[in-house]
Amino acid sequence: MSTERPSVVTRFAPSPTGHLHIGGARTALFCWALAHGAGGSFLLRIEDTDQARSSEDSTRRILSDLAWLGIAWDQGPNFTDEAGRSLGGDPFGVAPFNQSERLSIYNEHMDRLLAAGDAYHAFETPEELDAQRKAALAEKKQYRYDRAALEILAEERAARAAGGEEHVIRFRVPDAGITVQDSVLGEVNIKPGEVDDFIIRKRDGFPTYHFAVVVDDELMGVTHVVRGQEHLANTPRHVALQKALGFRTPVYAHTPLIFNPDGSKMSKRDKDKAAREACKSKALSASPAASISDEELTTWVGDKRSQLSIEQLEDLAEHLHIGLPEINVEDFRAAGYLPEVVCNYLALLGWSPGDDIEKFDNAFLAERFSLSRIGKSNAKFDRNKLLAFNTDALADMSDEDFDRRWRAWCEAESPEIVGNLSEGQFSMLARALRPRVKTFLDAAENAAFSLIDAGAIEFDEKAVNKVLLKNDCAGLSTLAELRDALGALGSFDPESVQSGINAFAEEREFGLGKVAQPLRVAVTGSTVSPPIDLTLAVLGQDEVVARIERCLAHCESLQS
RNA sequence: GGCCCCGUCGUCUAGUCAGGUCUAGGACACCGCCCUUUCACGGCGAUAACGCGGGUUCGAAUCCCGCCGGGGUCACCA
Repeated sequence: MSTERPSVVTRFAPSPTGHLHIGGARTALFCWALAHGAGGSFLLRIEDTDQARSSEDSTRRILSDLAWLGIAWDQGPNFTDEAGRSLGGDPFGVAPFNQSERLSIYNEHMDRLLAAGDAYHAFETPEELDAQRKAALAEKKQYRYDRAALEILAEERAARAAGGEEHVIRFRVPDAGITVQDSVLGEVNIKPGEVDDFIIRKRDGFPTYHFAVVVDDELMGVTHVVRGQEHLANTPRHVALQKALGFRTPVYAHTPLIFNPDGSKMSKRDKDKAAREACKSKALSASPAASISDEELTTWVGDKRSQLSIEQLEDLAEHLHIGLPEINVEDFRAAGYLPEVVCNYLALLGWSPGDDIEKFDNAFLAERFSLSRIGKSNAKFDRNKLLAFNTDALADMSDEDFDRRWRAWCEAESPEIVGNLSEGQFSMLARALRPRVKTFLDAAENAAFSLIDAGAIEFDEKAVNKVLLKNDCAGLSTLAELRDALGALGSFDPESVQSGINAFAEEREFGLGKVAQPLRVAVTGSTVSPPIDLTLAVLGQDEVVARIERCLAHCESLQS
């Protein structure tokens, strides 16, 4: 075990109370890039001091999402990613990385503060404090803890606490003003009296976030703290605590925030809203999803304040055939975005390398990243641009890579595709779809035509009319001839199909559209599909003939 | 409301620290044209911004002040 700590240590410290938010991912990415660009170390710490809300499942998901993004942590919980690479570990002997396992460490420093008179026991109940807060609000006064506990003699406070009386510990905030040096925002000055004596240890004996963060950052050798601007107001507290504890103050960098295009927060509520609107527009009377009762659905649709769980929303979305807005990293993963593209796009929100460079990978980011180039103003998340980047990345991929990665995605998200197609069919589909698809999910949706039985095709009546029935059923008779021509083909690979179609068109002096469109409608039900040669070749000769037969029969039944 | 932060095309941004080379550059979106067997891809082109008002200066997107606008935060959550 090396004792020499790196000169740059950054950390990402999520609380395992839910999913990895896309904004959190960007913070992690910046931390990672800063450390790696400087030859330092990136540390992952799990802030699970909220006993009620933390879960191991959440931790696991967060680790998995970070690994998927390619944001590898050098110190932290052990994890093996899908490629078999092992992440985490404790090369500098600073474990454990779960705050819930560090209670004795916190208490040791807590005691120092207590002994020095920089912290004190307080006995107000949450209800009492709440009442005080409300009273202050009613008088339009700013609420600050009134230090009532300090009226009690120090010995008595200690004795009551030692005697088992329920209490919290508060930090006695110095009366002086506090200056925060921020690498992004510059100097931020907080006047004396703005920060009140905040709680550093809760009734349950766990430290609050403020205390745990300060102790851990010191003990884990963290040199740079990069976090969202929502934490800016906390920083004076942390700086004051560091001073009282005799700790260094790390370099701070508060990044701008990420919002929806309309300026609202990107949150689970967006999913709620999208699903609720879909339900309303479909005027649902009964719940289509097993996880939601009819009553639950009715209440939820009618009351904007009520929320369903993410799992319920996803269940509902699946039945309604709608997409929910992506908020968490796993949403983007499920939606078929490439992790390197998500990172690239994220890096552009609030940071820029300059020189009109926009497309880059994480290695470039690490090399070029600097705190001074982080912007100050908040950004709006533009899915169009992300989508455009993803489309470009897919288009730049080799056929082999696309095939391999889309297959891996399908195995996780859309197993019926890999299950119902042969390897050869899948590869042909991949080749056909790659240039016209924006995400893996998009590809999966475009692959639908190849998965259903001939009997299950739903014909788009508009397409049938336009392509087959118009002009005295010209398209229909072409189709009948095509059935014979294609049925007679000796081999059915894309090249043979294409030359067969070309010959057919030439013979009749048709444009290719007059041939391809009737075929599209016949084999997919709609006018849209990949190039016709690949579309047909994926299906195979027998299936194509069967689908044409069925289409002819369908049209006949329409006419009689 | 108190405190704090921010303000360049619709959006992400370059340019601001060291004022002139900025008649403000790039990207995404939008619009138009071309390509085309559908849908896409692709190619070309166009529209589009320094929040407002005062200063300082020969000269301001860049410096100063005020205003307006947006955001964050005010938990025994993190």
